[in-house]
Amino acid sequence: MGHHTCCNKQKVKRGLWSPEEDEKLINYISAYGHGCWSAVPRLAGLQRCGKSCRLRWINYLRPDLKRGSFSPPEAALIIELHRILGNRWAQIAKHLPGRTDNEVKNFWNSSIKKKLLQQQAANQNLIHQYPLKFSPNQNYYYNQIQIQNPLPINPPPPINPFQGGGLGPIEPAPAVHNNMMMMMNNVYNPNPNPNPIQIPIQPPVDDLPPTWPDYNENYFENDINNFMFSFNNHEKAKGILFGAPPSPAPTPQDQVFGPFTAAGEGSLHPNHINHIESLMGSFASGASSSSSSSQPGNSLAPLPFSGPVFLNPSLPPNWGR
DNA sequence: AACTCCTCCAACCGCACTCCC
DNA sequence: AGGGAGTGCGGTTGGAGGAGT
Repeated sequence: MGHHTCCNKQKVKRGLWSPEEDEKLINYISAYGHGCWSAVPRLAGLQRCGKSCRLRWINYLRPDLKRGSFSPPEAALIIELHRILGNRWAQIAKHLPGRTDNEVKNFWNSSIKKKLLQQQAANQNLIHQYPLKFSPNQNYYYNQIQIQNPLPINPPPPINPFQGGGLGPIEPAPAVHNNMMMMMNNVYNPNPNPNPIQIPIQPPVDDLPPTWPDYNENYFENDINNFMFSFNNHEKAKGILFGAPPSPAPTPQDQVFGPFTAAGEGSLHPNHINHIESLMGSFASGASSSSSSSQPGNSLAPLPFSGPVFLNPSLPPNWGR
């Protein structure tokens, strides 16, 4: 097990960093920048290799790091980005300001992965308990969605739809589904398609998904990878949807969509919000600022079981309005 | 109190890539 | 072209500390 070349040239300290070492590194980089990392330890008076200094700075000492537990919205974003990007932690972390790839990776491995496995097992039970009532034709919605712009290999600059009380770079659009598609275009394609994807507003009568009062009776058995999520629902629901894989062609099992609401465009169905909260609550941790006390009022019957519920993908365009 | 087990996360390791000579 | 240095990234490890017995 050889060490990195830069570490062989001198006796280097290993293991945890002491506060004194941290201070030296901070002082040096604050004054001079890091420049060539291999030179940093010598110039900063540290018995470390440059690689270790770089890691310590990037993962721990950088002033713009956001410390503390991941919030539920961050967890949701990580889940969705991981669905799209896989274990490309650095790419995922770019969408989470103040978070590092290491942090995201650790969070995934220590928290999310475990919960997903538990939920997959739970969902397997749901399939038997609550079989879907939808006709095959209700896949109609999926079939109408075409992803015209392939996802770029490297996603464009970081976005954070959860910050700032707005939708960041995402342009508002007049129609719910157009919003979703524009979002997908804008988030994943550096050159948004000037002709947005056409999505029919009125499907054939026979294909109409259930109206939302029926929602309690229809449970979506799919796993979390197909989870349509939204957040900031206490203040004002802002639906979030991210893209589906462009290839192979989306199927009902890998295409995800649902209602998109933004400020002024209506609100989410209370059960929808409850379900999202239920799932995200499982990621809530001490530092989370999310409040679970301000449930939106609703008079619908409670769900017949506890725990996360996944949204039915065949919900109508105006679902929740 | 003492011990074991488990979880979390900071840090390390090796590989791949880019840049420069 | 090719080799070395520097950097970035993902997988893995090891230890601190909490939970359980």
